[in-house]
Amino acid sequence: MNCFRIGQLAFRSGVGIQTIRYYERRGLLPNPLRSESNYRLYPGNAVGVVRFIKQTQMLGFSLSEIKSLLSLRSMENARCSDVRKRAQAKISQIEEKIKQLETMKQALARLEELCSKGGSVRECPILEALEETGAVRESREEVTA
Amino acid sequence: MNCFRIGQLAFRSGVGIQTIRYYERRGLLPNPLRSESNYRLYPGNAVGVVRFIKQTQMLGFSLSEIKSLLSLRSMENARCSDVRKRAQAKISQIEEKIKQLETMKQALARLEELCSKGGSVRECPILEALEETGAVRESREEVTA
DNA sequence: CTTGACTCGATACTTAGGTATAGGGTTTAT
DNA sequence: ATAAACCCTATACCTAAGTATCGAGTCAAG
Repeated sequence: MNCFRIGQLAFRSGVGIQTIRYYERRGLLPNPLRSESNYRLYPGNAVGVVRFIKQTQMLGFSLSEIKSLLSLRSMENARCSDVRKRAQAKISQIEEKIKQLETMKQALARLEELCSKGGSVRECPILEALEETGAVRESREEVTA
Repeated sequence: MNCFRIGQLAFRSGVGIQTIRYYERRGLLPNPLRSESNYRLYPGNAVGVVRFIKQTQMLGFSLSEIKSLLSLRSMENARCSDVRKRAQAKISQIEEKIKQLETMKQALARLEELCSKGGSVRECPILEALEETGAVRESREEVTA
């Protein structure tokens, strides 16, 4: 059978058993089939889903964001235009993150370069670089004399 | 004076006052100067630091990771080769995140495309795409018959 | 037919990252 | 000179995301 019980699923996806049950309660994993003795039975692809959750979490998304991401999977229930809108929103969110990461990366690269040249660095190149490119953005600026 | 008190710093950087003090306790912000009456006094650039912390957090870094990132700023105390190594490590970490985000983005774009074509999608293009490109990575695979 | 590994639901505990409150001093506008 | 608005430390509380424990049922191997 290509069906896992919860222990196998947890092991294969690198999380704890409790975590799987927790994701189920949170609605990130669908209620699985049950065996006669009420054991959860997962199909093979469940492993991918759990790993996806973990990966996506590392990228700064919360479980509820991930839930909404996962809900884009089956479009059958929703109006298609709605799915598109949500997908687009997620895409720009992701693009924003990428841009910020690129900026940080460049700043670090510059730091490294400066460092290997043995130059004494006056001020922080990381923050400077981020400020230049606007990654460290104004949030509630207020004009002060 | 180009010196803020804690309320101004909090306001300008878009966080609560408690959060500033919390960052200080956690060692993310240096102990600031104090006024006669023991009020914290921050230089203008403190705003950038706090915003940096917030931004970086949104990208999936923990406060301790951010602390170590920030500690790269002043290289005077550390051996330069050490700073370089750590910068490089952070850079590859960031590159990894970027790659995963790119993958997610492409998957979402594909989903959107499929959707606008009105095609009925059998299975989840997000997970599929991620599996193809290895973003959903093996963690503790174990061979099962 | 029992022992060890697995599972169940329910409940409680933990850690990270804040957020709120209490009880007190300070500064400033009126 | 006094009320409003700010700051101090210390402590308690909160949410998200798990993690651990309890008492009980299940199942495969010896």
